Amino acid sequence: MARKRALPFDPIDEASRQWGRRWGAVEQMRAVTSLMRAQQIVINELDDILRKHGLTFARFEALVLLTFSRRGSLPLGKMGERLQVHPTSVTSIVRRLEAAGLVTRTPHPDDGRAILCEITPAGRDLVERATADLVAADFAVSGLTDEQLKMLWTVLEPLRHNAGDF
Amino acid sequence: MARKRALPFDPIDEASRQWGRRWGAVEQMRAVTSLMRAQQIVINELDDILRKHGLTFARFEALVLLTFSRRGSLPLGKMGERLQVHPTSVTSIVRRLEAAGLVTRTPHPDDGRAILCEITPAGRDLVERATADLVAADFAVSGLTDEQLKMLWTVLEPLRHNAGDF
DNA sequence: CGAATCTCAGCGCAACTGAGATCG
DNA sequence: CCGATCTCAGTTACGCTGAGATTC
Repeated sequence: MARKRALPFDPIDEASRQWGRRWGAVEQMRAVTSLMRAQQIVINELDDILRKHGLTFARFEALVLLTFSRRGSLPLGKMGERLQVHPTSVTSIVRRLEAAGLVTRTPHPDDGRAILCEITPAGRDLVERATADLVAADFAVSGLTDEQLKMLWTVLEPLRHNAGDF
Repeated sequence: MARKRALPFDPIDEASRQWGRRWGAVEQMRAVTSLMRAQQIVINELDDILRKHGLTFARFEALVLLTFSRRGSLPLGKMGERLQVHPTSVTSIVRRLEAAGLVTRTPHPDDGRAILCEITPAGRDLVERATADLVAADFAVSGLTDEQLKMLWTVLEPLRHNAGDF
């Protein structure tokens, strides 16, 4: 385990001061750097929780997506679209889920090219247990108020929209 | 390059609706998922820009850190603290920077255990050029106003603080 | 035929573990 | 001797490219 040494100051705030002396876009730099660091903190905590269930966040998201689908199954391509991951990454994620008995892979009945990924009862059980843990941990953002959480989503929404997510 | 297919709806907003029917912590889930996705979008754009200079964002950050240091040099351990990366990752990052002629490695004069990493003139040149590109691209967050950028930083600051960063 | 779907091999990068050398 | 600093070997993981098989 990597030791975490707390610094006596905010490294990003300090960097932004130095940055401003030489270059522009200070607010952008500070926001982006703190976005990077915050994501790192959150995903590490989430993965710590999910590791106990043999999952990563990416695999957990895939399972949840299947849980939300009408029939509990989706073609791999659709999963890639929704999760915004590369086709070969979908193959990899689904292969690992299948190896753990959480999903099955069957040929698509109406399209010989496609593969249907279906969540198993064991998969549904695991999602429930893992989700309970995540919810109990407030998704690693227990330090934020509901208002702050809404602000975060509100600010990031146009960013995702501009990137062409939807 | 992975094709980006735009969805006719916001996948995260849609997921949060379904999520609310079964589980709790809806605001947390929505904020965290959008944080993940936003980070992915931003780092991909930054790495696209930096790749033209033979850099990744991690290596760019290391160079900037050296630029901000008094003597243009720091022990590897200090770099790891500031950048919040694992000691072996520092070794890896610095080795790549050294191979590109952007930094040099010399024994620490006062501590035989430590290695000083010093930025070269070529390194300083490259930082200037890469930074100009990043600033010109508004750090991949040109869609956000200064007010939104400040909000983003303000909201994430306590999250980083609680995680023990500083 | 072109386009779509999925898989595989392989590359680059990053994070980490465990071990070890060196030095304070 | 203990602890700090760094390196190396090896593992795991992810995201991508390029190529190919299959099907629409």
